[in-house]
Amino acid sequence: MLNESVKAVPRECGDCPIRHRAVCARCEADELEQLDKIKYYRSFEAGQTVIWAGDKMEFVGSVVSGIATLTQAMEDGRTQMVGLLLPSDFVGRPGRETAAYDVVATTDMVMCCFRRKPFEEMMVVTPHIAQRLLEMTLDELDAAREWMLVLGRKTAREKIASLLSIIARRDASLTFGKTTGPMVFDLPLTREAMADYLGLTLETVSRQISALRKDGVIVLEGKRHVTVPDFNRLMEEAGDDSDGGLLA
Amino acid sequence: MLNESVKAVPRECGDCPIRHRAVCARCEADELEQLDKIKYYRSFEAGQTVIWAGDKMEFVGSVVSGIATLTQAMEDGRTQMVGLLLPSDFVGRPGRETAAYDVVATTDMVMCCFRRKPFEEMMVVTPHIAQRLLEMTLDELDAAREWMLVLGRKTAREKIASLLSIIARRDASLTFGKTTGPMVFDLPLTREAMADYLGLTLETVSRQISALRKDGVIVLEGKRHVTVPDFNRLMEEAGDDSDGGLLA
DNA sequence: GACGATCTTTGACGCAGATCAACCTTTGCC
DNA sequence: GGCAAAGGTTGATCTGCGTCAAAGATCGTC
Repeated sequence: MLNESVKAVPRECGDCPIRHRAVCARCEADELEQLDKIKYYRSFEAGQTVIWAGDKMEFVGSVVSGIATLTQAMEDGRTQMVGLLLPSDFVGRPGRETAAYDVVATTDMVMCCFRRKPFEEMMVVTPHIAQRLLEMTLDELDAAREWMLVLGRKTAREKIASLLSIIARRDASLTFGKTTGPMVFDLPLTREAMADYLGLTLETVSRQISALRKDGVIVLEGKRHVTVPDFNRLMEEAGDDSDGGLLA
Repeated sequence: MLNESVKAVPRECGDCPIRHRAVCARCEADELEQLDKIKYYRSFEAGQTVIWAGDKMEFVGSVVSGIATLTQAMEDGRTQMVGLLLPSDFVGRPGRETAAYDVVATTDMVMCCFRRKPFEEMMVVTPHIAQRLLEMTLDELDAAREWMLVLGRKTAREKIASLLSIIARRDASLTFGKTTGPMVFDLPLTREAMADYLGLTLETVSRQISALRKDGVIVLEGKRHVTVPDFNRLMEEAGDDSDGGLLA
């Protein structure tokens, strides 16, 4: 494992790519300055566990770059992903001592961390942080509820199409503009991680991706690079006719 | 349909059964007074729809008594419950114009409503409300994530056992104390509503309840009245060994 | 360039839960 | 008391997805 401190990426909040979307989005200059005093960056390699469920949480923070997953496990090994953390998403719950879920970096990842106690104290006196966190939490709750429909009622094919449309939509919102024409993106998850997200087995994921490819809904180059020629077609396959879900 | 105004139940906040658990839990006397000015009570009959998904939301509010469900539907009629609202739970999302889900009263229900705009204005200047709402939203998010594991990875039998243990636990927290001995409660949901909650068909729900009864995990009197002789046994059946989930 | 590790695809088969259908119980209404 | 509506149970059958198994693709390492 590489030395973390070598890979750490300190920077100014002014340059921060998530400055206007993360938990600090509404902070004024003086508030940022305060936050700056309790913040530090940490880097994680792909596959590395950030926190184990049940561990004491020393910090909370934001994903700056890369992707992490929130996962819940049963004693017999069955696992269900319960969150997909993208840049600007918040990790940890203020007021909670121990982590409720495993957090794992699925790509190389950088986090902007705050020591938990000082952060909690700051939240009390800085309404801008609490306001933004409320907004973000409400968005996550909507996403979770959208996901409950996928898990509870959709077929394997619809589940895959739903996941692809979510990833496609997110990529489009970053590479912004371009509402017409084919969408192109890379899958940030392995087949197994997709299966954990969708409540399927990895074999079923593989089969349904092959089926969508055969039917021309998607075009694959290699195993990860996806082109969606007709987004509306993908939405139909997902069972979301003509108006999309809310997932982050 | 009965006249709503007849069934409305105006009362003082001081007498309110959810005073210390709802969104107003942390409010001081003067803040309550302000809330009082924008609040009104509404009653709903069992089966009545409170809001349709897509409708403009004129109010937000708290469930005072009774039970409501949050439901999402696909065009072809498949439905998934995404929330079960119990007394003190909050309905509506500040900052959102239109409802995202159908809200239906499953029992007779009383709500303490606030007109949306004034409530949003008040949230900005009353941190106690926003703080409490954040806490409640984080709890709901945990519950939703617990539910994602149930929907994605549990068998039909485990799903039923999970739902029963959640209801049993909740009832125990109201009828408080009594951690030993058999637990007794009434199911607040029809078989169909349970199916919508669990991502099953109503036939499967019926069969699995019968199976749990035959195996002595539960005792049924009539169709709704349940006795759980051994809660640990129920937990095992739910796949949650010896330490429970977080669902509200 | 052989080797193992990891990820992925594909096939054969079986089963949990969906579907279709019949019937029972309870409740309310005329 | 008869009848319809709503909720619930149970049986027979079908099927989508899981399970088990084998093998291909890609990569880094010695």
